[in-house]
Parts: sequence; structure tokens; C-alpha cells
Amino acid sequence: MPASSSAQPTKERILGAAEELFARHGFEGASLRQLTAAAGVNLAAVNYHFGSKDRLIEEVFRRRLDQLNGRRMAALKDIAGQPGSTIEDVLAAFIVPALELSHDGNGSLFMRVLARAFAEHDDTLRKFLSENYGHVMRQFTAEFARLLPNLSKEELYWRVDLVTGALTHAMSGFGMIQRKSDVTEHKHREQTAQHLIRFAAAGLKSP
Amino acid sequence: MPASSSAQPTKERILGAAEELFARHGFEGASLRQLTAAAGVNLAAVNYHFGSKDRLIEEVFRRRLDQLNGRRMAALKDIAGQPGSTIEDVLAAFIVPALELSHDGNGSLFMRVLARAFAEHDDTLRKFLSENYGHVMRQFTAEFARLLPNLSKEELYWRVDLVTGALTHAMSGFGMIQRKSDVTEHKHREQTAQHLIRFAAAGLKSP
DNA sequence: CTCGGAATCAAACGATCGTTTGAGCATACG
DNA sequence: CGTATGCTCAAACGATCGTTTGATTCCGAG
Repeated sequence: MPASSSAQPTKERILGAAEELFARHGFEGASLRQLTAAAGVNLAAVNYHFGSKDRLIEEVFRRRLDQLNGRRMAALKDIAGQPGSTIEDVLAAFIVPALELSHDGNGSLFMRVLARAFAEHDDTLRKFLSENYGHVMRQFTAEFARLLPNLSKEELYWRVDLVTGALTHAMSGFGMIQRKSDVTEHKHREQTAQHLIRFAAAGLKSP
Repeated sequence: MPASSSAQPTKERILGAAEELFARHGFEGASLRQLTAAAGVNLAAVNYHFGSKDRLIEEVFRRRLDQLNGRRMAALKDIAGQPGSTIEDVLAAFIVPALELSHDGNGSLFMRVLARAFAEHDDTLRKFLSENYGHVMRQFTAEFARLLPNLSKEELYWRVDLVTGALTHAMSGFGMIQRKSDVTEHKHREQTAQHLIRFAAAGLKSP
């Protein structure tokens, strides 16, 4: 049983600080000493609770991706296979849950961590992401294929890859661009989603 | 005067190895010991020729960006302001020079280095890129603005940013996807360019 | 109260990091 | 030839890295 002295248990404090420092300085750039200092816990706590730095990195991913992809799959399930659904609907199911992460503490920082992992072509990390969350992209791709029946397999993959790159880049910047003070955060997120959906839909449907 | 014992002078060997290892392991992930070993030079050579690791990183950028953005600006100059030019022409001026980097030794690896720098929101690096090469993106954006007169400033920035993200992501992967053996490298590059141009043009022109 | 496992702590481990040093080597010039 | 000069080299510098250790504190169960 945990015997936490602070409001948040040690494990959560470490994960929170890790998310922030990994986003800001990268996986190799953020040391466990900075990290534990920022979390206000002892240096040895990381290895005690997670086993190693690499396992901590995996946990940072697992925690957010479970909720992110859970919501993505739930949103996709509502429209997949339905005759009335559109490309824009599928894109919304992919984008909106990601933008909603910014609600959740410093969850918006996680998209920056994800963008980093995207740019790193590190084999270990790619394998981990592919094994644990590959089915999500496969489901979305299948739905795009259904709604774009005229596209060859090769064309489809190209476009999905380009959309993924654009959206990951854009969403990693969300939360850094300051919204005007006269729009609510909800409105701002909605406008951002509309920008991304319109752009991506046009690219996917291009002649 | 250099007294090189090998085919390539020491400075170039270091830059080449740095490009490869920075692409593969990141700036912090690649150590000077790996780097100098890969280049076949002494450990102290980096600090002798470049002063520090940070200055080496800057030189890696400077060498490729000078040629890349030089070609981009030259290609843009041919079509900028011309009444007959199209969005696709401007995109080609941006994309083709980047894909042509793969000609040049391991120049294709540089796009991966660039994508990394993109994902890192490191202030020092961003400032360096902005100060030295910001005028290139500004010129391209101005040309997009001319060809898309109905777009608001805000809309335009959004779309240019999304295009940049998609293209950087895609071009960093170019060279990793293996082309079919029955197409020449020239043909492969041309087809890739066509994919990117069509996708980006559709996104920019979206209603 | 006593005991036992969970959690935290300061301290140290060996390894590796970027950088510096000073000697040694090569070439060019008087 | 003698001597500057540009360059390379092995070795060491202090700092910091991820990880481990062993003692200490904490708290609930018996």
C-alpha cells in the first residue's frame, strides 16, 4: 500500500514530470536527476517504481495512449461502416480526442512527446508503438479505404501517411499558440479541429 | 594547409559521420566518441576543427541548408510573380530540391536531421534556423499568398504550417522506403514529388 | 505494542559524457 | 639544415549519467 505524503502519489508525480521534461528536452536530454527534482521525489524512486528509465518512458506512452486511442476507437466505432458517414467524420474521430488531451493536466505536452517519437526513427520505440497501438491506425486506414474506393492501395497509404505527419506536427504545436482572449478554450479547440479536418480532407480527396 | 592522409579531409569526414549519427540517434544521443570512431578520426579532432559539439551541429545544418535553400530560392525565383505560375509550381520549387539531396552522398539523411530539429522545440536551434533561413519560408509564404488571394492571413499561415509539417515528415522518410527495382531512382523521386505536390496543393486550395 | 513489508532516503557505483592538454608528427619556407 | 605551423594523437580532466545499495522511516495488520 502506498504511503504518500503529498497530494499525488509518487508514481503519478514522476509520470507528470517525465512527460513535461521529455517533451521539452527529449528522452536522452532529460536526466533522472532533473526529473526527480522536478517531481519532488528521491532519485532512486524511478528505478524503484518503474525498474529503469526505459520502462518509465514506456509508461509515459502507455498512460496517455491508452486513453487517447480508447477515445479514438470509440469515436470511430460510432461512424465506421455507416452509410451516412464522411471523411470529415473519420478525421474528427482521429483529431478531436487528441486536442482534448490538453484538458487533462499537461496532457497537451504529450502530443509533443509523441511528435518526438515520430521523428526519432528509433527501432525499439517504433516496435513498441506498432505492437501496442498499430491496430488503431489500421482501423482508421480501413475506414478511409471504404470512403475512398477509387484510390489504389499505394495512393491510400501515401495520403494517410501525409495526413498523419501533418496532424502530428500540428497537434504537437497546439497549446503553444496562444488563443485570443475573447474566445473560450472550447471554441479555440473547435476552430483548430475544423482547420485540421478541412485541410486533411482536401488532401485525402485530392483528384 | 591541410595534410590529409585519407581521400576526404578530416573536417568533411566528421561532418558526414555527424549527419548520419545525428539522424540515427539524435543530437544528444550521438556521442563524440561514436562519431569520431565512425569518421575514423581522433576524438580531439571535433573540438580542434569546430570548437565544440554545438558548433559542429550548427555546421551540419549550415552545410546542407545553404545548398538546399539556395536551390529552393533559385527555383522559386524562376516562377515568383509570373502570371502563368501555379501553386503546384511553387510546391515543386520547395519539394524537388529536398528530394534531390539524396543524390549527394548521404544527403537524404539530412532530412531526418531536419525533421528532428523540427520536432525538438529547442529554443537555441529554432532561433538559429529562423535567423539564418527564415527568409526562405517567408518568400514561399508570400508567393502562396499571391496565388491564394481569397485566404485570410490566419488561414494562410495555418495551411502553410500544415503543409510544412506533412512535407517534412514525408521527406524525412524518403530514402527509407525502398523503390521497386524496375523504376530508376530518378523516376522514383519524380513520382514521390508528384504525390507530395498533389496532396499539398489540394490542402492549400481547399474550400 | 510489535512486527513486517512498502516506501523513501543519502551515498556511492562504474560508465560515459564533452572538453582540454601537451607531446609528437608532418609539411612548407627561410 | 633549422624552424615555424597545421594537424593528429593518447591520455587525462571534472562533470554527469543510469543504476544499486543499505539504512531508515512509515504505517497498517495481528
